[in-house]
Formats: sequence, C-alpha cells, structure tokens
Amino acid sequence: MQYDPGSFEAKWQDRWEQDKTFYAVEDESRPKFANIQMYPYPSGVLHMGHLRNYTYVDVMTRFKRMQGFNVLAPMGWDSFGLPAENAAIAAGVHPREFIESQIAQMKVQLRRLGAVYDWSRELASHEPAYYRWDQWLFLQLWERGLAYKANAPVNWCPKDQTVLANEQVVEGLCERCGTAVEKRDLDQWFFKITEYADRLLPDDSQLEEWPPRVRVMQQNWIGRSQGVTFGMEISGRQEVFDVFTTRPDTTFGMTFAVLAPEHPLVETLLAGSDLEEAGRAFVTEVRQESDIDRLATDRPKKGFFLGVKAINPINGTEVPLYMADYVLMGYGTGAIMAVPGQDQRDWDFAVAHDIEIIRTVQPPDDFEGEAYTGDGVIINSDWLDGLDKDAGIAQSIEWFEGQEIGKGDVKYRLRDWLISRQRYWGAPIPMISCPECGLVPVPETELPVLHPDVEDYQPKGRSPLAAVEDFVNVGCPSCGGPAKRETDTMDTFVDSSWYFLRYSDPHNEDAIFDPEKVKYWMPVDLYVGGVEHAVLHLLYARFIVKVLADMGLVEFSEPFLRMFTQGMITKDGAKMSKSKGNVVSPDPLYDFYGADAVRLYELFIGPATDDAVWTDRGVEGTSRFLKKVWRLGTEVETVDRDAADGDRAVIAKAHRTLRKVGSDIERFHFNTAVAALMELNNALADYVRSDDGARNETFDEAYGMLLKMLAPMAPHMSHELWEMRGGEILADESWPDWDPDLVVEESVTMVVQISGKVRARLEVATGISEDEAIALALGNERIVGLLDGLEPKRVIARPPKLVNIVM
RNA sequence: GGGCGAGUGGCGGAAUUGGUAGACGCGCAGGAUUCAGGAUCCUGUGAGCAUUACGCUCGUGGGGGUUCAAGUCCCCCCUCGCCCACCA
Repeated sequence: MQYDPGSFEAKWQDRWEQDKTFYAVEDESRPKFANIQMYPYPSGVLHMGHLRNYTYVDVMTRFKRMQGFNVLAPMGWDSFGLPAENAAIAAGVHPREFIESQIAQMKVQLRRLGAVYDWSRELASHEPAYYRWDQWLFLQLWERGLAYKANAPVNWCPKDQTVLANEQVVEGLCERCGTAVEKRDLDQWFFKITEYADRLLPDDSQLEEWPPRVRVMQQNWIGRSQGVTFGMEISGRQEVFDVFTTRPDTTFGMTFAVLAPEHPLVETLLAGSDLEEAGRAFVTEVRQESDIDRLATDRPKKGFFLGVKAINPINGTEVPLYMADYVLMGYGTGAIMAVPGQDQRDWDFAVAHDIEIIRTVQPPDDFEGEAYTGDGVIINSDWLDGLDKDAGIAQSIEWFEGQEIGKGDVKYRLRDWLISRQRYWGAPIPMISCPECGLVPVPETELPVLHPDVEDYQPKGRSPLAAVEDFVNVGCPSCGGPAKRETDTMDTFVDSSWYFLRYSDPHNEDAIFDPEKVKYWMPVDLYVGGVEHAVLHLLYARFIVKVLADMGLVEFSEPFLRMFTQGMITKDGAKMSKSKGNVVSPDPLYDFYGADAVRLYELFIGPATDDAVWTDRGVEGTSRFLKKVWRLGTEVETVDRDAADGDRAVIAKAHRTLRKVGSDIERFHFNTAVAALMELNNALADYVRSDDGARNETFDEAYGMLLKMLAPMAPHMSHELWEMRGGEILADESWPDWDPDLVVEESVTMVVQISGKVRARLEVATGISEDEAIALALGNERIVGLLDGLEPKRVIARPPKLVNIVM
C-alpha cells in the first residue's frame, strides 16, 4: 500500500480540532506545561523560515502531552503596531481588514502543517477586549509613578513618522525600516524601566535555562557601571557640576573636565560671555550631527573651551573646562573628569587640544603613545601611590565619601522605555490633558478607550487620532471642564509584554486575568522565539512581570523559565524573507510530499539553534524515510515463532532509541532525534529481512514504539498507521519508558591500540573486567604478531571500550 | 576597541566524562528491477598507497604543547558569525 499523505492528513487535522485534543483546562492532578511561542504579527503568507519555529513548538506540545503534562498550547496575534500597520499600508488596505484576513490565512497554513493549538484561548492585541487591559496596565504604571510624560531628545524615524524606543534603533537606524533616525525634542510618554535596571540584570539563578547569549545581550544593554559621583566647583563662580567616574583611583591624573554640549550649565556659562556666539554655534553644530556620525569612534573629537577652570577636589588643581561631542548628556551626569593617561578618548582629546597628560598608573615598559587602561601600580597620586587599581578605587571612594564631596554610585546604560507612537494602529494611551487639572487618567470604569476607525490613517508626523474631533474633545474626568485626549498610541511592545499571561484567562472581562488561573499556568515553562527580541520584547516582558509581581498580581518575577532561540533558515546566502525574494512556500511541498515530510526536514535540517540553508533535496530524504516506515507498517508479513537473539536485539535497539529520542527532544536536538529514528527504522528493516523473519510480538512492539516516537514529529502518518493497526488516538498514548535492563548492550566492540593506533577490534561482553580485557588483547593473534615478542612498556585498559598497549 | 560563539568529507551535519572521527541524511558511483523514465531495493563512498593482506600512511582552519590517547584540554595565530561600542 502506497504512502499517500494527501489521503489522510486533512482527516487528522480535523480530528484533533473537533475532538479538542489539545485544548487545556486547569487540572491539579497533572503537572502543567505552558509551551508558548512568541506570538507572530500577522504577516500572511508563511514560509519555511517561519515554519521551523512552529514545528519545534508543535513537537514539544505533542511530546509533553504524551509525557503526561497538562500542556497549554495557545496562539495569538501581535496585530497592533508598526509591523502590521506598515504591511497594511503597503498592501493598500485598512489595517483592521488587512490583519483580519492575514490571520485567517495563517490559521489555514498552521493547520496544514499539523500544528495544534488550544484555539479557545486565541487572542489578538488589536481587539478592544485585549487592549483594554493594555490601557489598564498603563494606568497602574501611572499610579505607581512608573509612567510619565516628559520632553526629551528622542529618536524620530522620518520614514515611519514616529518616535522609537532606544531598543528599536539599531546602529542609528530604524529597526523596522532601516532609515537613519533623527534626534528631536518632543513631549513623550515613558515607562520607567530604569527603576528596575538592577532587578533586570540577568540573574543566573533564575535564568539558568536561557541561552547565555541572550543573557549577555541583556546584560550589555542594561550596562551597569559602578563608580563615584562627585561635585566639581568652577573657579571664581558659584556653579557646581557633578561628574561620574568608574576610575576614582585616577583622579590625580585629571588634566581637564568636559561637559556634554546639551549640559544645562553650558548655556549658563556662555550667557553674556565673550564666547557666547561661538559656543552656541558649536552646540548647534554638534546637535545637528546624526547619531551615526556621533557614534563613530574613529573621527576626531570636537571640543570647545568654555573659558573657565574647574577645580579637581582631590588636589585643588585648576583644570580647563571644555564641552565636547564625545560626552553624552544621556549617560551618567553628562559631565566627566578627563584623565588622558588612563582613558583613550581623553587621550585623543588631550593630544588634539594640546593638554597635559599625567599617567597615574605605571604602564609596562615600552608602553607609550596611548592611554594605559590596564592594572598597575599607582603613581603621581600622592597618598594613592603604590596601590593597585582595586585598592586605589576602594581608598579613593572612602576619601570622597569622608570629605563629603562624592559618593559611591551606580549608573546604567539602559534608558527609560519610550512607549508613545505618533501612529494610528495601536492602543490609545488612556490619558486626558485638562487645562485646569493637568494630566488626568481615564477612570478604569471608562476603559477601553476605543480606538476610532478613521479614513485617513497614513502616518504624517502626528497621530492620525488627533484629527478625530469627537475622540479628542472630552470632559475632564476630574473637573468636568473641556479637555483633550492623548492621541498618541502605545508601542506594540506594550501589547506583547504581558499577552502570555492572558492565555491563562483570555476571556476575562472584569480583570486583566484571574490571579488563580495565572498561578496555575504561569510562568511560561518553555518560550520559543527569535534572538532578535533579546533586548526588546524579552526585556520589556521581564520588566512588566516584575511590576505585576510588585502589585501582587503574580507570584513570580521572571515570566519565562526556559527560553529557546531558534536559528534562521537561509537561502541564497540570506535570511528567507519576502523582501529578499527567496522564500520557499510550504504549499507545493505539502502537496507533493505531505506535511510530515516537511516537518521532519525542518527538524532534521541541522541543530535547532543554528542557521540552516534550505535545500529542496532535504525534504526528499525525509520523505523517503517516511515511505519506508509506511511500507514496514503496511506490507510486512510477520510470523509466529519463538523469540531469538535477533528479537532481543531489535527490542533493545528500540529502547536505546527511546532513551535517545526522549532526551534529544527535551534538549531541542531534533536533528539527532530524527537520525536515531532513521537508524531504528533501518534496524527494523534488516530484522524483517533476516532469515528467521519478523516475529509477531517483536515486530509489533518495536514498530509500535517507533510510531509513538514519531507521533510528535510526523503526527499525521503515525496517527494513521496507529489506527490502521488497531489503535485509538495515538496522541492519547503515553510516551513509553525505556527499560534500563534492555538499553544495556550485551556486547560491544573493544578496540586494541598499540601506542594509540587501532590495531584490532574485538567483540567483548559489556561487563568484561580489566584483567580479562588485557588478557584478550594480548592474546589476540594479530596483536601477538605485531608485538613480535617485545615487552609492552605499559598497558592501559578502559574496559569494555579500549585497551592501549604502549611500546 | 571590548565580549561571546564557531571552523569536521563534494554538501547538511554526528561524536556524555579526552578513548573506534565522519552516525544519520543529501549527492555521487556500480548493480538489481523496468520497454523506458520515475520510483524502489542492494553495494560502495574522507584522502593517498596498496588490493598479497578489510593492510599501511595521512586526516577535524594553521602552528605549538599536555597525555598511553586530543575534534574534545592548554598557549599562539588565521578566518567567519553575533552582541556591545566615544557609556566616562
């Protein structure tokens, strides 16, 4: 009987859905397993790059369920936000219409893959029933002082016509469209993620099942630096400014100080001075530089002498005060003490402006021409002389604190999360601006603030919602007077920072979720998605969950226990994507090979963490494998006879395969799991062909195990075969346990080496002793011949694997 | 500039704690079946030398080292990928 996946795949897809096989309800009798993938934005047509991800998650859903877990396998849609809106605009369709048809399309495609979900928990972030709770969450942050509006220099994407969060600017370019980002001073809404900076530092004890790479990326992004902040006076004036340094041990080497051009003191110092005009021109010049230019490290450092001297508090020396483009207002205090002897940037500046350089750490011999940043003995530093770096830092901090000039301090690279967007397709920010009362939150009872339908949703630099008069004009909730709504919408990353919690209780109309249901299902046991979200979504979600934990709504502070980031599928040297024109659609492959062969190749293509190159031939290989399995299951004639050695061997092979496949799936080593199943299938085929023929019980047992192991990976075929062979629903079978007695090999090949080179291979019993192994090796005919009567210097035995005779 | 990861046949890739390098698959070659093609099955397939001996030599980016034994551990170098980067 021929393998014809087209004849049964749709049948099983219907069955799983109609029987609600993978729908989940709370059940205290079983351990839960929340198996969640990053919800996709509705891009419409899926290609093999997307399907890799869905296949992995589906395998885990099916595998964990067979293992007895109460598996939560939900799906939702990141349907608000820039990606969805831009795609809609490109398609020339209203975003709502666009994403709803895309969602419908994607559901069909997921179904054809055989991916199973609990569709009763489906959610989409553009639905009022969902974004209502975005708005509620915003109000909670507002109440806690974690949401605020401020005028600040922000990133503006001229193409997308909106501001962006720091995390959404990659090397000075818009993360979405690649346009160079500009700086603008604007009133914008922020979430105070910096208040959680320390708690967001990856804690190895809680994130131990995260890819180390992602932890490092978050750590870099948060950028914690420990040091000292101290005040500096300006000679002959009243003003004082703070500087932050991580190297207080080098303070004696300060030969100048620098303010960021945006530093408020700059204007104070310039006002009315001879330098006023030239100084302002310098500030303007620096501010006009793009981020890309300003971030380039290899260009000369621009500076401007402010005409005054600052006083180094550690020795009373007066040093010239500059402003320079290499000092950033957004980090630390926006002002630095410059120590060219130990800092390369300061060195470059000092050389360019002919400023004295004093080394305060003894560099190694013949080290010259650059700053020495390494450790060494402190010199030219009065009472710090002779100490090393760490002791110098400790003693100088003590001195600063003792003199009450400065104190130990910690600074972060992380900035607050800019969450307002001047775009149409997002959740309205539930705030009202009243001329009398100022910023007033929309009362919770009036949520959701409905997102109005408009004709003209094109981005034009201010929110399209601002043009909707009956949306904008409202009564102030506080005084009743005329007031205006906030018209900016929320960053889509707000939507995605908590949606996984909502899966626990997706239809709740009275609360963001029932804490009891979240307590049962959450945190997420396995979270699967792309590494591109390492410092975006994954950081934001961790932040929001910590806020919810502080509110007492959840009992955990980390949302994702285990994180898996899959590699990309590439073709013709590039990531598979519509814009690159190198997508491979699954549909023709489903038609020709069936979904199972496609799934299996996605699993077999290479290590799940690595990028992999797509080749159509690969599906041919997994398809052949499935045909062989099919033929074994449908054409083999078994015989009734007594068990023999071959029977035990084939059962043992099945148990060893079971042990390997189980642990491989657990570790996302799908490629080797598939290889192990191929080996088992080959072993079964050999067994069937053997002289004795296949014995009924043996074949049924081993083949049944093969089908169960295939059930998560090639579900359609394995279910069909299981049913044909008289079984019920294969998904409801439990994952078998491997038998420790059976997985032990009875005999193994032992190699005999002479001086490390393999000279003989012997079959030996697994339990062979060291003495027996040596005796056997030395007695071997070939070995005897090669030794030619010479005495071995040493014999090393590692039974049962190896004996090495050292000559 | 700093940090992290990787480099294995023609190709994708295997290889707990150092212990048979190349599992599994693709491709390729030969054979069987077939009118033919396709499909399927069998055999072979790291390189070189041999083929009297399934025997020898070399072989996991390059060089050195530790060890009875190194893809695996240590040092230096090369190449590629990723992250951060005028963050004080």
